[in-house]
Amino acid sequence: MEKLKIYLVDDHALFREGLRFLLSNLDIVEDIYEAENGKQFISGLKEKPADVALLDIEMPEMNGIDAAKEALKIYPELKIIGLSMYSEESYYSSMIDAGAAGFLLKNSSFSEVKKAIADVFEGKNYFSAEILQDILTKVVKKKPQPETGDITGRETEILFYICKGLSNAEIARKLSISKRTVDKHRENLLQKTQSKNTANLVIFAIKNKYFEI
Amino acid sequence: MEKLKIYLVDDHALFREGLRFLLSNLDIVEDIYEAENGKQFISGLKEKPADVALLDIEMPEMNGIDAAKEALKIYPELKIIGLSMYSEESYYSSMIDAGAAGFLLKNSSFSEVKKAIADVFEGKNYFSAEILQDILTKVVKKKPQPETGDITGRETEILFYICKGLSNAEIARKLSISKRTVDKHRENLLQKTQSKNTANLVIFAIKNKYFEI
DNA sequence: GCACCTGTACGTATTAATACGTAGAATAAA
DNA sequence: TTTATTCTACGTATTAATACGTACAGGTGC
Repeated sequence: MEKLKIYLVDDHALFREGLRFLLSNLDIVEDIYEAENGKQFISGLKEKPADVALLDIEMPEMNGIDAAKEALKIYPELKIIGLSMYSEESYYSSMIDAGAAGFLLKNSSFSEVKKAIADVFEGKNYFSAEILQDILTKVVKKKPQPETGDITGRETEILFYICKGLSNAEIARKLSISKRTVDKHRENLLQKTQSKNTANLVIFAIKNKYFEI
Repeated sequence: MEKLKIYLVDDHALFREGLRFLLSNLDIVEDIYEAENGKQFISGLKEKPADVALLDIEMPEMNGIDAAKEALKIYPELKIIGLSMYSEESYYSSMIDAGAAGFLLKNSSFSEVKKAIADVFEGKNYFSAEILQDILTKVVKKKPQPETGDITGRETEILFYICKGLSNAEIARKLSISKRTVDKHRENLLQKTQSKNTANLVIFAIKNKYFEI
């Protein structure tokens, strides 16, 4: 297995020290660098390119989220693991948005940290169980599957093209039917979905899975 | 701990037998019922109300997804765990939509089955690791965070109301500005987002998080 | 001070969408 | 077979959106 260069970014020296000690005993680790905030980390990367970075969220100067974005802009190959005390949705989701490959809580066991580092280095994602549970609950809960109001097959088709941004005339051409017919279908759709206009209709379509973003 | 009544629904008798044997040795299990397809399961529930049901997806007569929907309509308290050979997205996502509390692959270990049953009975969700990984990848991948094209504060505001379905005139009234001004903002938005019409604009807004569904 | 951006505002013209209608043919359901 | 639904098509009128302009006040940064 290839050896790893790891960057530890946290404003608590003691935390870095502890983690450095634990990691340094592993034979897959080649080198460990440290920074105490995002700014230091970004500038340090030039001299010390790393494979994996453990990034705390709460830090002075530049927080972990901005640091992750910044770092990935310059080093897209870098694998970032977010760290935080709590499984706050706003934290880890921002970190995911920023491009992090994993997320750990600070109360994780060291074996979990090892696994996370190994996983993200292989290109996989690693998220601690609490966060997985959290994400999952949201994914599962987010499916109310509202009533369709009996939208017919043809209407579904029309609705799809409306969402794609085609005008009625374009849809008519595409389906080889009259524009007036499309007008009518659209009118019926507005009525059935209780929409006032195209914007409402698009939102309805997405909510009810007639259209995938 | 309360004792459990479990329903096994699978068209392979051998599979049911095996699982029945393993489960019957547990002291948390009170009773085990069987059905070989969705129809049998639904009608059987009247006589044999269960706490947890293990439902295969691929079955003759009535598949697991329809059976889950049907069963939960009549017995909302029932906890359903989907079963399938493969971690097919269309399978487990339909099962989640149908209201299943968990999902297992058929190559799961028995300890995983036990954990899944215990978890869903407690009201939690349980999904096997492959499926979690799958879901996660989708959640993570789905965040390209495309370029905004420098949308100003006012434009953001206008965009929001457009997504809500307000007409330009309504937006103008709401913001106490001229309709013409709103027209202009909308025009600029179309240009900046390279949208052709309202539908495109709404899709853009959602993709780029200017509007939450 | 000057350049630049943003938000504001207005004019004009064309195209698209919305809102009322009606109605026949094909198809599915009863 | 009768009934209901869906898809199709057309007419007319009004409102909304799109596309081209121009222009100026207020704030920011150089």
